[in-house]
Order: sequence, then C-alpha cells, then structure tokens
Amino acid sequence: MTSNTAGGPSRRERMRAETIAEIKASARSQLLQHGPSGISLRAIARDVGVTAAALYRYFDSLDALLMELCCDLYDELIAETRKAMDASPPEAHLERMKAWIWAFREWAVTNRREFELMISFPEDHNAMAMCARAGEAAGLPFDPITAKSMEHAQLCGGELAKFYEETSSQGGGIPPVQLPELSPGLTAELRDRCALFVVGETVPLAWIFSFVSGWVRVFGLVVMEAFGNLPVQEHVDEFYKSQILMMMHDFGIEG
Amino acid sequence: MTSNTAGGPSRRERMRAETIAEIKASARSQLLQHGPSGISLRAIARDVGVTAAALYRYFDSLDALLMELCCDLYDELIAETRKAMDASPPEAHLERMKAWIWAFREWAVTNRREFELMISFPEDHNAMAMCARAGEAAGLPFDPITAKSMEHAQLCGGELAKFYEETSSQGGGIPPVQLPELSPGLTAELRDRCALFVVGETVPLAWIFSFVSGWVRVFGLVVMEAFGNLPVQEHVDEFYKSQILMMMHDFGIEG
DNA sequence: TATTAAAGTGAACACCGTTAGCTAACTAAT
DNA sequence: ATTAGTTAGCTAACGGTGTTCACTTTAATA
Repeated sequence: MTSNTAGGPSRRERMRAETIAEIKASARSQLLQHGPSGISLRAIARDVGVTAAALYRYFDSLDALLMELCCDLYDELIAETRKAMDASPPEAHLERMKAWIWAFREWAVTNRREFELMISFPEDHNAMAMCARAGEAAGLPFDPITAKSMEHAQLCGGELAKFYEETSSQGGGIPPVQLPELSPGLTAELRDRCALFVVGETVPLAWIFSFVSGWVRVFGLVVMEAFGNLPVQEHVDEFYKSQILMMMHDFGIEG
Repeated sequence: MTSNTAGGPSRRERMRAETIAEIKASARSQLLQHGPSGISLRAIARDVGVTAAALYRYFDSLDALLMELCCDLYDELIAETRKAMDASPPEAHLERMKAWIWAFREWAVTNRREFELMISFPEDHNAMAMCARAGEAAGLPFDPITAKSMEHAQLCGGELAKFYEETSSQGGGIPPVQLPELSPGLTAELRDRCALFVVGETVPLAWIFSFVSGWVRVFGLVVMEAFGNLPVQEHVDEFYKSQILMMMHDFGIEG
C-alpha cells in the first residue's frame, strides 16, 4: 500500500524526519531558555511526549544531538548570510562583503545562545574527538563543525576573490596600504590555509593577509558583542561601520 | 592558648583557608582534565577527602565556587601579565604594551580550559545575575568577573595613556593615521567607556578609537587561537607579531 | 497473513547538585 | 574548668541527569 513506488521517502522515513525535527526544535527551545548547558535529554523527551530512552533511536547520545543541532545552526547562519548578500547584485562585491559582516553580526546577536553553543562546541567535552572521528570516517579533513565554519567564511572569501579578479582585470588593481615583511613559512601557510577560504585564484599575498586580519577583527567584534564584552554598547551599529571602514582602508579602498 | 593575641589569622582561619585552597586546586585540576562542564562537586569532595555536603560550608553552590575560581584565574592572568610588562623598564611603554599582548596570548593558550571558563562565564547559567547581585551588594557597578576583565584591560590602557603623555609633552605627539568621522554619541560613549580602561587623562579620541580597535583585534586573536579557530596554526608567533605591527601602524608608529 | 525491522516502554544503574538534621570538635567566656 | 556557642563534618534523602538493557507494541514487507 504505502509501497515506495514513487522513489520518494517512505511514510516511515517521513515520520522519522518529522520526529527528528521535533526533537531538534525542542532542544533549541531549551537552548534559548536555559543556555547550552541547560539542555536536558529527559526534558526533550518529556517535551516531545516520549520516553528518554526512545531518543536513542534517533541520536547516539546527547552530545551527538547537540552536534547535529550545531550543524543545523551553522546552516541557518549560512543561509541567512547568503540571503543578505544576495540582496546586492552579484557585481557589487564590496556591498556583498559588507552584507556578510552585517548578517553575521545580526545573526549572532539575535541568536546569542545558539552562537554560544556553536563557538564553544569545537573543543567542549570530548566532542571534538567525536567530531574528528566522524569527519575522518567521511573522508573529510576537518570535523563537520569546523567545516561549516569554513563554509561560512568562504562566503566572504570567495567574494573577495571575485572582487580582486574584476578590479585587477580592469585597471591595475588596488594596492593595499601596507604589508609587513613575512617569512616564506608564514607566507606559504597563509596561502595554503586560505586556499580553503579564498577559494579563488591568484590573489596577492597582501590581500590574503588583509583578509585574515579582517576575519580576525570581525570574529573579535561578533564574539565580544555576543558575549557582552564589547566596550561600546550603545552606538554599536556605528562602531561596526567605522570598523568596516578601517578594514576597507586596509585594502586600499576609501569608502 | 590559641587565643588571637597577635592579631593574625586564627588557627581555624588558617585551616579554613587551606581547605579552600585545596578545594579550588582540585576544581582546577578537574577543569584541566575534563573542561568547564566536567567539574563535579562530588568529585571535588572525593578528591579533597570529604563529603559533598561538607563543601557547602565553604561555598554557597557549585556556581559560586566556579565564580571564585574564575576570579582567581583572572588574578593569575593579571599577575602574569604585570610581571611580563615589568620585564621592560617603566618608560618603555611600547615594549610594555607588546608584553601585555604577548602575556595575554601566552596565558590563554597555555591555560585554554581556564580561559574557556573565564570567557564563557559572564553569561553562562544564571551566574551573571548572581554576579550582578554580588556586585551591586558590594557597591560596584559591574559583576566581579567583568571588573577583573577590565582591570586586565586597564593594564594596557594605562600604559597607553602614559605613552601619550610622554610623547605629547616632548614634541607634538604622534598623529594616528586615520580616524573615521564619528557621531557625537559614539564619541561620548567611547570616552566614557574608556575612562575605565584608559584611566589616564586627555588622550585624543583617535587614540581611544585605535585602542578599542586594537583591543577587539587582540581579543579576536586570542579567542580564535585558544578555541582552535585561528586560520594560521604553524607560524602563529610571527602572525601575532605582524598583527602587532599593523596595530602600531594605526597609532602612527612604524616599528 | 506471517515475518521482520523499527519505535517505544519501563526499570535499572551510576552519577549529579542540593538540603535537612544530627554529632563531634573546637573556641571563647564565665 | 565548666559551660555555651560556633564550626566542620557526617549520613540520608530528594529530585534530577545520561545511558543501557530487555521487553513489547507497531508498522511495513514478502
């Protein structure tokens, strides 16, 4: 009757997916209310209307559930960021990069607890080891959460690469203000590491360096704000804008 | 016999202090081994050789214990940083500020889990509320942990103020490279907030702005490295040095 | 319809933080 | 020196947690 002639997901699979979604939704609701450490497997079970033991049909452990939730949150952040970027046309690389920063901040601040879970996860518990093992099993070089984080950074890095391509092809390109002397070792590592972020082509070292510097700065801003450590607390928007301006200055762009 | 004629701490008080130290040491050892969420009150009790209930003679709750531990860790960080700064003479403000950054990083990286506890604390659990209440009770405007964090930042901010004093008194002072236009509101807030950090006198707005920017950058660097998110992972020392160079450039200093 | 795999249950285990009431030990004052 | 009061420690218990195991129900399949 319910045979799978259409090739689509069977009734059971649909049910299962629905239950999983329900579980995750409950977990997130608890995350919102009580923070990362306040998520209780038994409370989730109570919420979903099922025994605690039943959840083990869906997740190997609470940590595994949290990890999946964490990945979902990254997906949400990435989707949100991408949407914000796409509000500007594909050629407006600068605007799209600004949108990336802005969306990142917006999401992290309006979803503080989720963000807290995301950044505290990679090394919390023994989860890192678990992550790493899962990653290796799938043939990936990184644990899934680090991978997601890089996917997120790549949204901005790729845009930078495209921006370089265009500016360099139509008139010399913009020389960055200043690049300190770097050893061949660091130079190589920057290129290697950022081949993953800045997926693009032969962007010059100065750009890569400025990109990494900017990435660190934005990370600092967002984490500080989300964790309540930002010195500025009233005119945060303007402060961000001024920081963006300064970073653009590093790329030799006056905005 | 054991009367307190000398005015010093009584035998009981000494014993008590010793026990408290033992408890904290055990807590820290567990922090080191199992991370912030792996600290168990009962395990501490077992370790110290006492019943779990007995610990409540020393701390109101596990959270209270963690908070005190957190403050101790800040004290350790501050002491270490101060020591590193004092390796340079009092006039070498630039060197002392570099030492501040370097010591901060060093401590955070060699005490990752402690650092993790420290930055995840201010908002974790309901501890923030507890902190705030404790702070208000003591008449302080901030919770003790935020206060410690600011004391730490002040080590660097104060040095910057002294540096400005000297350079401005002996020949015009160094103009920072660039300061974006800031609204009166943000200007005022920067001055207000940083009156706490940069305890000093009439340092110009551009310096305050650059200081806050630098503070954000260093925070980003340290957090990323401690949490394993720093893009650079092999030539970290050199990367830090290059970042410091760039920040000095913001102050108009080539070095 | 009989078979088989999945989903769910209930009880148990070993932990956890916290509280209440009691006992022994030590301090301080009479 | 005796007494009163404080402090540190104990045991026992309560309600909570994650996790496992054996068992039953449910639903899809052959």
